[in-house]
Formats: sequence, structure tokens, C-alpha cells
Amino acid sequence: MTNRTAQNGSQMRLLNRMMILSLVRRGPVARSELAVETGLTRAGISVIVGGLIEEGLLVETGFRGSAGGRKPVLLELRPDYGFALGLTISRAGAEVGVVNLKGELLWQTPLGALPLSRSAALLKIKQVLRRTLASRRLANHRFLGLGISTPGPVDVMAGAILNPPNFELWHGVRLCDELADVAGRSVFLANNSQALTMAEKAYGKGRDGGSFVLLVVENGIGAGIVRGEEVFSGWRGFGNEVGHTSIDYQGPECECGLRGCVELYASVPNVLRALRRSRPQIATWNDFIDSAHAGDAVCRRVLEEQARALAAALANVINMLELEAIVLTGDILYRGELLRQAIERQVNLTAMNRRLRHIPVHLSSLDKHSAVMAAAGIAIEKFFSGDTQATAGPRHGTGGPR
Amino acid sequence: MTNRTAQNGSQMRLLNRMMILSLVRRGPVARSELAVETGLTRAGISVIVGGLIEEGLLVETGFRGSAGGRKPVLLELRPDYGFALGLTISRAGAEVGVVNLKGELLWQTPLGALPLSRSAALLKIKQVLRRTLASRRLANHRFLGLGISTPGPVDVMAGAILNPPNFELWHGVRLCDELADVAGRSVFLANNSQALTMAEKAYGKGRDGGSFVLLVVENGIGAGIVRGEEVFSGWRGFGNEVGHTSIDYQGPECECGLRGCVELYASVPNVLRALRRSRPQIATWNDFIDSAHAGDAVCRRVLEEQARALAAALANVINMLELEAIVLTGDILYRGELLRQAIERQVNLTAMNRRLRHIPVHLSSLDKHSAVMAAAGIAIEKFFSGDTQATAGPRHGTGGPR
DNA sequence: AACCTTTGTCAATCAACTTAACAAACGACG
DNA sequence: CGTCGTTTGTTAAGTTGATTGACAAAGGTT
Repeated sequence: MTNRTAQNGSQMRLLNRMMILSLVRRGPVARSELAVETGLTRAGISVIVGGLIEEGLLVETGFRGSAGGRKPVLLELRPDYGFALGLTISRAGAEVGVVNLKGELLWQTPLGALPLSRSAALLKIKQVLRRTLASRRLANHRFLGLGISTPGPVDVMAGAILNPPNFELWHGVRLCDELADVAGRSVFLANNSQALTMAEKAYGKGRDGGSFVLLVVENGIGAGIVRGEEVFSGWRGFGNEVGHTSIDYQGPECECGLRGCVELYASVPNVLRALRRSRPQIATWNDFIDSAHAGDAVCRRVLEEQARALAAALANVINMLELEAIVLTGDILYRGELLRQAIERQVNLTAMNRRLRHIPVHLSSLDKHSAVMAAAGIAIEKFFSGDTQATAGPRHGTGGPR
Repeated sequence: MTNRTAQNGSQMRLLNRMMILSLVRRGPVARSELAVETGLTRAGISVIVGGLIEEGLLVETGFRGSAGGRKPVLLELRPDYGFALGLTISRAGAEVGVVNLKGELLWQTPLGALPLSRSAALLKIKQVLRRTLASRRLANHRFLGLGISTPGPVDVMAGAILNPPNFELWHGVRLCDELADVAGRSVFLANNSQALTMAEKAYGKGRDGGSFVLLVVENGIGAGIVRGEEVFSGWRGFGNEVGHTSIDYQGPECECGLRGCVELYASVPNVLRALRRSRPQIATWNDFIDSAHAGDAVCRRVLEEQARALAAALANVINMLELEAIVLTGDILYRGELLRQAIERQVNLTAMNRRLRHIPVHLSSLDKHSAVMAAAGIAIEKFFSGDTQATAGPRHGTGGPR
């Protein structure tokens, strides 16, 4: 039974703890507010929160103003309860970062271009991870886990990279296993889009709990879906391939095996390719957007076409799962308002949902360069969802990871 | 907090009851097996099951053979614990049916074509419902609820029919409210595809718990998605419009507002329309399939085209949510093996998932004429998911519904 | 200063599952 | 045929976690 309902008392307590933590994570809350939102009694909340404070997960940080009556005591996460590491590997290189319990980036270490042999690259990564874990600033703080993000597809369950294009060095590498000797069992792998989706849910536009689809438009098109508490990622974390949604079943064949994937019409390189003939001087996305802003008619038209293609794929997702919003991120964040508006217009013109509600399209408020933060966020997310027992372990001493 | 986790003891008990019931629903089980599958102890199971037997929901029906040791006592639902009514309204007419707790159809009453005025039609429906509820065979059995299925789109939450094409008589009717005086508060509305999906999950190919998408191909194309315990239906039950998945974003405009919906390529009338020029003598789906079986090349080609269109839409869904199977139903069940094979071939040719696993395509094992059963199934499903407290009510006496 | 309100805590109680022991039922094997 | 080992189901005591209800703390209002 894969059910996640509480069967006995202790599991109930764990779930209630989780529920409280996920509410505190959204921002400062008082016990009495938690009582209302969780459905538990004030007394019950008091006991659980007491335990969480004892453990060092929560702190009282102040009071909320009140109009008559005792002031509510605000609770927040205690950021230095522990830290998580993030590792992001891209085609260009890699980067390691450290975040605290709140997901705030403490610092990052760019690794630059990696060695061209697999073992040397792994060795270098391990070196940096070891050095980071041994860092004095992290002494006496709990190590909560290591999150890794790479281009997809990946096999989340196995912790292995499958076969991302232009990423042959890493094909088939069981990354979580490889790094277990450095970071123990709390190593989690996800593809870039999934990592960004979790980050967006925890720290971005999805913070207050609605459903949305995150669209990452760069060299490829990735996406993630958040609905309720769930981040969809399929049985092996291989799903969510919104970029390979077919929007023209008779269209050209994509390398993924389908025909007419959105990616062929709307990814950055494909858009630039469409411009090559009439606007050969445009070489980058930013050039393209600048020209569109400047009023170049061809660029405007191409942008509109891109928006139509993206909107078609998005409308399919939105209609099928009845999502409430769309969030955009990736390279297209550069002066992204233009594309955002175009997509919003197209989606709300064509989506069936238009009869029922307006679908807002947002630009991500998270920094595009927050890939490391998002990677570490995977581990933070796992920590809070209770998928790991990293919390139960002993403190991480100065002697390096065990 | 919309969370469904148990917060306190009594909710925990309810959820454990539900968990046990949903396992028993799949087929005869022994207490000890329930203990393993639920994670509870034998003792805990014994107590809960004892209560369920006391209430009349379960009965012991026999023993399972064993190799040494006491024989396990098999538990099953007690079918005559209560009954649910099903009402299905189509463009052609309506029908009322009665099912027992196990979902078995006891009998059905065709209403034939309905009066052309809304109030007269409602009146007739109410009459038949009242007569059914007062029926002697149902005396001293609990009334569990009334499930209604109609063409979509409907607003599940509001219990209202929205604006299905060719269904103007019913546009905007708040059916659940209208029938409340006959059937109380346990009235549930869903569109045909949703009802069939629930039935397929409970009694058909989805019985043993995997995820799947059900595709209903008739005059329109409907669908339902089952993943885990959940039947997707969106925030207002308006979703799951797989039939209006766009598979050609530049294609002809559909009345739904999108372009190139699958429905335009693969619904029964649209397929027949495509044949009209070269095969004018083919007037019905069955004719078409018979010709294809007989080897008619044009029909074969058209069938293959239809399969390609359906496969494109299905591949999008499957890839996005990583579903495990496809189930087909509707008019296409007639000698459906031909189309089934074609779809299975296309899906597994093009779906990205082909690298990971084969996606089986099944024909529904439920009778196409089981619409009433499926409608009543909505109420049964609600009963078991605890969305209704109909069970707490007093027995339904001979004096008619209160 | 008296009064009302709200927040947070504490002790007693209650509800639900677990633990542990045992009875029931059955096959196997001398 | 009776004993042994095994598995199933039940029962009573024990544990755990939330609720109940009373109360202290803290703050505004008049």
C-alpha cells in the first residue's frame, strides 16, 4: 500500500509535524493560526511546536500586531538548524552551493569546465564536495542532504542520468550511488526542470499553494507541474516532458520519437534558426528580444509564432489538469514581459478554460542563475517531505562527513 | 488545509476503515492479508473489521486454502448493505438503474425520450426516481446516493450542467439541487467520461490499481485519468478534456476554441465524414469497421489515420503523467481489436516511454451499455471515499424517501 | 482600574493502535 | 491417532497522541 495516510499514532504525529513545518515554511505564523489552518487544537499545536523548538527546527521570532488580546507569537524556521548542498551539472560545467534550512544560498563554488574523462570529473566534484562539507562555517550544523540537478532525462528512483543529448559523458552514470561515499544516503537527483519547479513551489510564485505549470524555455523546453502538494514526476521521474508535447502530429520528426514537439517550434535555438534567413545578424536570444522591443516586424511575428506554439502545449496541459497558472523561466526571462504577454493572450484566447477563469502567466521571480539553489532545494524538499531521515542523524562535526 | 491526512484519532480510524474497504472491494481478502497490505497489525485489523461486520458492510464468506496453519477467513462486501441509484441522461433519452453495494446492476428502467420542456422532463425523472426508491425490493436497505451522468462539460462542484453541444434543454440546470427533494443531499453529477472512468477503475481494467487513461470515442472524444487513488477531474470537474487536446496547433478551429483538437480527426462522425466521398455507402461506425475487416483499403487507411491521431493525443498524456496503460471504450468497442492494435502500435512507436516500458492498450471489459451502472458507480465511489455521510443516515424504510 | 478578548499552557481524559500472550484451526509426521 | 509446528484471529494491558476544559499571560478599551 503506497498510501500516505497515517495508520498509527506515531505516523500521525509525523504527518502533523510535516503539516506544521510546511505552513511555517511559507512565512511567519503563530500557533493559533496554525491551529486554524491545520484543524488541530491550540493545545495540540503547542505540544508539537514545543518539540520542534526543542529540536532546533523552529524559533519564536517576534509578535504579530493584534487588535485586542494577547499578541500572537510568530514562529519561523531556524535557518542554521542545518544545511544542504546543491550540485548542478550542465553542459558548460558544474557548480556547488550551500543553502540553509530556509533555502537561502550561503555561498557557491563554480567548478568551471570539468575534465573530459568521467572518472576525473567525478573526482573533481567529490573533492569540492568534501572540502565544502569540511568547511569551518558548517561545523556543528546538521547536513541535510545533497541535491543534484542535471539536464534530463534522468531516472529519479535509481538516481541515474539516462541519455540527455550533448551530455554523453554522463550517460548511464548512477550519480547518487557514486556520491554516496561523500554525502551518505541523502543524495537526490532530478532534472533541471524538476529542480526549478520545486524551487518555484517553495520559494517562488507557487509559494502560497496554487497549482501551476512551470515552463523552462532554453536550448530545450522543460516543464514541471505542481498540483496540490505534489510535484509530478512520474514513476521514474522521467515524465513531465512538456517540451515533447506534440502540437502537430503530422509535423517533422523530433529526436525524441514523436512528431511536431513544441521544442521544434519554440526552443531558443529553433527560434533563432527560423530567423537566420531574414535576420542573419541576430545570433542570440537577447539580440532577438532587443530587436523585437525595437519594433522589428519580423522578430515580432516570430515571437508571436513562438507564443502560439507554447500556448498550444500549455493549453493542453492546463485543460487536462485544470491548473491555475503558468510560470515562465529560463533564457526567456530576459526582458520577458513581451513574450509573457503574448503567451498570456494566446492561452486565454484558446484555452477552453477561458470560460471559467483567466489563466495568469507569470515570469519567475527567482533568479535564472539560481540553479544551484534549486538543486539544493531538492534536498531541502526531501527533508521536509520526510522522504529522508537525515534529520535523525547526529550532528555533522568538524571531522568531515562520516 | 485541504489536506487529507489524519489529524486526530477519529480521523485516523475513518481513513483506516476506508483503506480496508477499498482493499476488500478489490476482491475477497483475509484479515491477515489486510494487515500486511495496510501496514496495521492483525489485532488492529480485527477490531476495525469487527465494527464493519457489525454495521453490515462486510461479511465472512469462506476460507482460503492454506499450506499448514489456520485457514484465513475471507471477507467480502455485503452487497445488500445498501443500494445506489444511477441516472444517465443522453441526447436520446434517459435511464434509471439500481446497483447494490458491490456495484452490481439490480435492474434498470429506461425512460425513453424525455418531454421537450425542461420542467416536464425533470418531473418525469423525479417520478421514476420516487417510484424506484419506494420499490418494495429496496425496503429496509440503506440508500447510499444518486449518481448522475450526462454529456460534458459539467460543473461537478456545483452539480450543474454547463453547455454541452446539442444538449440545450439542460444548459445551466443545477441538477443536484433540482433532485435534492427526491434523493437528499447525496446527489452527485459527473460527465459520461468521468463516470466511465470511475467504473473502469472500480470494476474494469483498473481494478488492481495501476494508472491509466480511459479514452471514450463516440460522437465526441472524452477521457478520464486515473493515477494512484485519484480520478482527475480538476477543480470544478471540468477538466480531462483529452478529446480537446490539440494535436495540430495550426489546424482547423474547433468549436471549443482551440485548433486541431483530436476530436476533429478521430471522433466517430468525423471519421465517417472523411469516408463520405470515396465510400458514400458507409453510414455507421459498424459498417466502417466491417469494411475494414473485409479488407477495404480505404477503410484500413482511414482507420490507421484515426489511430495516429488518437495515439498522438494519448502519447502526450501518457508522457506527461507517466501513465501505465490505455483503456478504450465507447462505440469503437465494436470489433475493436483492429483499432486497438493500431493504436497500440502507434503509441509504442512514438511515445517517448517506449524506451522504458511498453504501454498496453486494452479494450474495456465493461459493457458499453453500462452507462447507468457507471452513473450509480459515482455514488458508490463517493460513498467509499467518504465524501458523503449517507451511511450515517437511518435505514430507508418502505414509506418512501424522507 | 475593571473588563473583555485572544493566545498559549497544563492536567485530565479519551480514542486508536500496538504489544504480547493465547486460543483456534490446520497440516505433517511419527 | 496424537503431538508438534505454523498460521490466523482474538483479547487484555499498555502506549501514544490529540482533545477537553480550565487557567494564566498579555494586551486593548472604557
